[in-house]
Amino acid sequence: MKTTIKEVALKANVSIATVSLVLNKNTRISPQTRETVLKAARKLNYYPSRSARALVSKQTGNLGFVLTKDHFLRTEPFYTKIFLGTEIEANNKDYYVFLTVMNSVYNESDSLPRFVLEKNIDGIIIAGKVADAFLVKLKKYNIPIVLIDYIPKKGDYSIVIMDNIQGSISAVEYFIKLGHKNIAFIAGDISHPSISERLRGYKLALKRNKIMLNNSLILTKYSSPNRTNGYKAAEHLLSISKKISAVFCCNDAMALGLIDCLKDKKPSLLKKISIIGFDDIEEDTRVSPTLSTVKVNKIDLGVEAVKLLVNNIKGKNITNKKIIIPTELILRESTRNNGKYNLN
Amino acid sequence: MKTTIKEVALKANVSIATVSLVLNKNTRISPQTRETVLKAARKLNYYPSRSARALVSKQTGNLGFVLTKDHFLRTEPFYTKIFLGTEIEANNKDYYVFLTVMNSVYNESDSLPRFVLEKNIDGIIIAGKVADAFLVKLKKYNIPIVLIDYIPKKGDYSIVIMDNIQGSISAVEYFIKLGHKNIAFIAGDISHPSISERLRGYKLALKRNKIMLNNSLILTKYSSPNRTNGYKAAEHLLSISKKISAVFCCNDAMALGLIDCLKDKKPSLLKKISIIGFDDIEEDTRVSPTLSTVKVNKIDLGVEAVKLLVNNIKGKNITNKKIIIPTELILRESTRNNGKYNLN
DNA sequence: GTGAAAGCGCTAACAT
DNA sequence: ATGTTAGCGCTTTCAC
Repeated sequence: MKTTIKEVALKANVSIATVSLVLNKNTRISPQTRETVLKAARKLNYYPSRSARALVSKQTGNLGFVLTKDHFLRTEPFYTKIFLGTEIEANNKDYYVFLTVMNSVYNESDSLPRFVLEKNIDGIIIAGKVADAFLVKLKKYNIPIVLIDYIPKKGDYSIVIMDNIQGSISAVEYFIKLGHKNIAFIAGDISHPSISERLRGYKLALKRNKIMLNNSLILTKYSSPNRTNGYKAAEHLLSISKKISAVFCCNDAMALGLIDCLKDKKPSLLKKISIIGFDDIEEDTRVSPTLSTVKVNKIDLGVEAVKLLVNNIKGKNITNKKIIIPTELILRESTRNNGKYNLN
Repeated sequence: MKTTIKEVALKANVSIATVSLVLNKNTRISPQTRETVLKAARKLNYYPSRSARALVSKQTGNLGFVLTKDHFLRTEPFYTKIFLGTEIEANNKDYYVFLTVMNSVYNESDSLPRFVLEKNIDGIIIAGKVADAFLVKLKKYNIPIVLIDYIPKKGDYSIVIMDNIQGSISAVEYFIKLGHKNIAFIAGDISHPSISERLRGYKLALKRNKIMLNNSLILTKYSSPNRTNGYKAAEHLLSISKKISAVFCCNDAMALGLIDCLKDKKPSLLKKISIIGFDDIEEDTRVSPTLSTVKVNKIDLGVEAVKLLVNNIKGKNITNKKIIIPTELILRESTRNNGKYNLN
């Protein structure tokens, strides 16, 4: 049988109220009794009952974490790392996290996660792009929400995102520093806020450095920013016969596709042009040349989301807040070249 | 405010006891009152409070799912799919699942997952190989445990595993049916039960078909069964100048490494020898030749684990049970060849 | 077949 | 500074 507050009170020779007060860090208890109680609790291996606490406090102590199936099962463990971050911080803050996976497409008539219906959570974290209909439906439940890595077009939310713009600027400005002037940008799904911000960063960096924007060097017609589409984008770049000496890719997957294509079609070019991706995935260091990239600390995204969410739950920050996680430019072999050569 | 049982009772003109009885599917309530109560509950959007129920019933309604960090963050979403299965079945059985990730190395002095210490779960699922010290420590808590994809050397546990032996036999016998006689086996980490069972299946299939075992065709010295070690194993196979016309790999990762190596060293051989892997990972259909493999239904592993665990919790199956999930041989391009050619 | 009431372990208001 | 006590929402025993 589990130890209860009663037994602790008995052992410490105080009332159960005193034990409760001590455990909830109430200051009006004398340091002496505090110690006695704590010692008794430790000795009895006492952990307060979550259910009893929840029942009286109207707080479950649980957080919900929502992910689409696509995102959860992605080969690259991007979202799983974010989840790991939430787990770590939830532990610190004494919360539990329920992870739930929903279908990637959401219809108006689809139900909400069970923990929402049953009100078995105090707040909810949603990572990655989800259907707007889902968010609208969810909002009615008046549960604190924090979004990670996605900014919906409509509605006001607490959000944790990475610094896509600054990350892109640092990549493109590094190219410029190396001497590159003809820098291409390849992307997929430009409707995704993160991707469009990376394009914005690319443009800003060029502008800031007084380099004329050349729209024919910007390829964003691909639906999904994956390796196959990176390959296709590279084929296109090779075909347009422009001077291109560097390519900034909206993510590492596309950059890897680009490298695949050059290996197949013009291996000599790999020593001549420079490439930077975005994300810092494992494959970056296995491919040859190893891929320079803009690194995102995924754990931090999760950690900050929990901090923000718990603040919202506790009512500290009623207004919605946007937290931006900084990125870091990681230089590897794919940026050894200085702009003297180009794709033609 | 959340609807309570009181309000439902009021609306249905019955006592709260009756509502409770109806909700717990007690049969001594008349069908009429049953209907009235259910209708009232539906109308009021009533969901029983988990905390109140847990408090009185001494059951949290939660399950714990433990994974090492290595397993959780693996590029191939093997364990995440298993988790998905547990989520699905937990939903059916009205349980919630806490996913927790622990360090891959476990020291005696390391603590147990918080949900164990706080007794905030009714049962626990552990997927993949974990430290024995961890299991020993956990057993003391007398929580029902189900292991997935791992059989500890010591101790008695409820276990859900895939049919490694039958899967391996079907692969090797398919080779034999094609006309292959010189079939190599490559593996890593033979100390892992799953891997050693696959070796056993390989040996059994040969024996059954009266093919002499040739130990020089069995390569198991590699630590981890990954792509790089598959490449190394292939290099070794190429060097030993034996007649080898088919290779059974302990998993798809090593098989992919084998294909990588052949592509680099002797591309012509890819059309001549046959290869079968194990797992059915996504990359199998992207590589050329597409890889034949023994498919494992990961979702099922999770589903069956929850079924078994819930039975254990409810006290239906006191004895520990071993559930074996069948595998399926998936034939693709890598098994088009008939044993006429070999690595030399 | 249904209801009254005790009590699960805890928090918090109030009393001392 | 510490104790008494009501009550959170539910299940379950016992009465009717």
